[in-house]
Amino acid sequence: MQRKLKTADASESERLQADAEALNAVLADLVRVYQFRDRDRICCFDISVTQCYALEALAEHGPMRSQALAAQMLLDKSTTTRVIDALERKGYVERRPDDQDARAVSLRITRSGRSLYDTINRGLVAQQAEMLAELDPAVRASVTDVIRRLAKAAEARFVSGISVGSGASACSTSGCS
Amino acid sequence: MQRKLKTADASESERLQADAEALNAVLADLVRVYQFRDRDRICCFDISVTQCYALEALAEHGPMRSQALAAQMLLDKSTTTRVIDALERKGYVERRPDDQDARAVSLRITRSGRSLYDTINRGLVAQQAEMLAELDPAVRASVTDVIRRLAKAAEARFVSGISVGSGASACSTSGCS
DNA sequence: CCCATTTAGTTGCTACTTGCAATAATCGGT
DNA sequence: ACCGATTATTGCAAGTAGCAACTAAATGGG
Repeated sequence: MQRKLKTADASESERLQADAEALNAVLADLVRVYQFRDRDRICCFDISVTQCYALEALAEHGPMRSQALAAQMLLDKSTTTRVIDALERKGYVERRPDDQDARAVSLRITRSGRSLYDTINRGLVAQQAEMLAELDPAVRASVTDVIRRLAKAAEARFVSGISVGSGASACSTSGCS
Repeated sequence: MQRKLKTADASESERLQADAEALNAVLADLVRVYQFRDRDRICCFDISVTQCYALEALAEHGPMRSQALAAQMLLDKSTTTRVIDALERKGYVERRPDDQDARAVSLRITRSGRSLYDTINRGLVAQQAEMLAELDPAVRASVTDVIRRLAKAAEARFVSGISVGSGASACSTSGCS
């Protein structure tokens, strides 16, 4: 780690490598902890994390078809069907026949669903606000931006791999060294 | 969102709220995508994501007992046992009797396990380096730091809730509104 | 020194989540 | 009107996780 630097270039390259290692470790932690945090917060209500993601997608992007929701959530269409089944049973989402296409269903969040989503989201946002409050405003602004870029980059890299072929087990199709 | 600001204070508070919402949305995305990215990259090898986390913990923190590993991974001890079972079967981890306590096992990563972990990690780090390369060096430094703080804050909040009581379904014990 | 209690890890069982394959209904072009 | 493609659902199987019950070992009080 603490090697003597020969040239400015080598130093730069080494620093990048070190930064990447640090970022990777920290991100792994963050992702793991957030999975648990989400599960912990969401399980207090009567839906699972995946169901909450679906609710979020429908709340933020408006009504969509099952297929679009599956793509949004990076899930198989069959899994999506079942997620919707659960949400419909609980009255948070409704299926209605699509106007254009009789095969398709139009999924939309119900009033009750939106209310639940808002409640859950308020709690999560409040937590973030608490943490952000301690940060320098200038840093705050860039954080969101950078994280967005990380997410976008990772998504682009990931989605390009699966494209049409549903799930994620299609390892060969993804850019997996 | 775009409300007129009355005072500097109100503006500040509103901005915090907006930042928190943005951060929350972006983080949710990031976490979701990274889950898939990890699964996608790791599944190319013969271990699952959870198994890889266990390998990471043993690689980074050295030998530990099953109990400590469970705490580290926020998993139930029974789940941890099975994760180790799988890794031991594949030759990436070995159980040996603990010197101090005959009930306990000392888990340590094998040479082959470390080699696998290094391979997987190299790929992930390379991906991060690619993304970091595009960023301003000053921003780069703060990103890791901020993400670390977010992870720590979330972890502190989360862990305080479960403390001794194993899993995460103990909703009442966690600070869950 | 012995027994009750606690602790470390394992196993049985169950529930949930997810993906793949097969299926039914429908669309669209020829 | 027919045939291939597309939309969603269902059957099935595998993986993952937690709780509870259990075994073995340590610890503490009498």
